[in-house]
Amino acid sequence: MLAAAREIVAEDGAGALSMRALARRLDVAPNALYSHVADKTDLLDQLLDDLLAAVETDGIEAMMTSTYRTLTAHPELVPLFLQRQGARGPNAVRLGEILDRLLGEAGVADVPEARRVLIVHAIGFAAFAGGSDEWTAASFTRSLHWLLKGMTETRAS
Amino acid sequence: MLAAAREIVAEDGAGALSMRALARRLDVAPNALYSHVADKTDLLDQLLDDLLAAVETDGIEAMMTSTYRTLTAHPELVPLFLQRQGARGPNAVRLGEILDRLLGEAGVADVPEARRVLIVHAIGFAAFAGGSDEWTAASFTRSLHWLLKGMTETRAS
DNA sequence: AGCTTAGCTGGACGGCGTACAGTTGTCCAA
DNA sequence: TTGGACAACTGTACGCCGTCCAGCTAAGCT
Repeated sequence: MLAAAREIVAEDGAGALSMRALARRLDVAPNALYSHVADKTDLLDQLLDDLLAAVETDGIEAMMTSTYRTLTAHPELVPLFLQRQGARGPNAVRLGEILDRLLGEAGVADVPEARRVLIVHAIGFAAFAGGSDEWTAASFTRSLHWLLKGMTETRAS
Repeated sequence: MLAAAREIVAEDGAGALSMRALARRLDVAPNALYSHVADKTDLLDQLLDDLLAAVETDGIEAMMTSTYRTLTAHPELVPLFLQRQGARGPNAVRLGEILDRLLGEAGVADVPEARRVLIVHAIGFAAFAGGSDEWTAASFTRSLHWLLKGMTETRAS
């Protein structure tokens, strides 16, 4: 079911992912989906959290870059991310915890703030990347460095 | 008409802004709206660009902070902003030009990149602010400083 | 007086998410 | 072996949505 949903999104964009379209692809009545999913929101949540399973976690910069790349690899899903203000599933939680630990080890002063800044930055950039523009990756990396530098420099203050 | 649309958004959220709801409030048949607006998208564009008229333009930091505040003052509209990847109307264009000039005067190396970074930052933060959380404003200001510092420091490279 | 045009109406089309009630098939406990 | 629980599904329906078409009316210009 998630696989079919991903196919729809990949082929026709996130806007084409409706319960009815999904049911059509599965050769099933639309309401049959509600035996497997509470809501459309529920479906989207599963879809989004699933994506995050692939994010690498070896270091802060690697983690954020990997998040950014993962999101831009599935541009059609990014609007959903924004709509739901980031994912909330188990993978998202796990990544959050890892990031917190890494930030703490780096001596960042305000860890929750730093986490939120980095997440906003990654998702925001992924959202504006849209197409396959080259400039975005470079801008993302450069501004990520600015942020990281800033948040580690103020560790003493 | 824009006023009525704003009322709906203010009272019941952006999700409640439908052509039909708008028509209902104006005591008019739904299709009558299409004499004044090409699309729902068109309506949203006008709505968004309108918001930007109030943004202050005296300095980069003031500009971005004002943008952030303007957006968070109308949290229900921010999702629309994200959906449409920023506004595209005359006000948005004007602000873009002003920001470019300010960035150039500040000696920033890559002006278009800096502009995009700042816009992503402001809209992204506004999107995640959501409610009236206190932390967000502080985080926004702090990370804005990090970005500004980074982009002006590399003006020589 | 006639023509154009702006602004509207009634009605319709195809789509959406989802609720309710009922059917089927599978599997386990008695 | 039978009975009942339960998961998965269907048919049908409700109330929304954006938008198109054709037609009406009133105001204004020539």
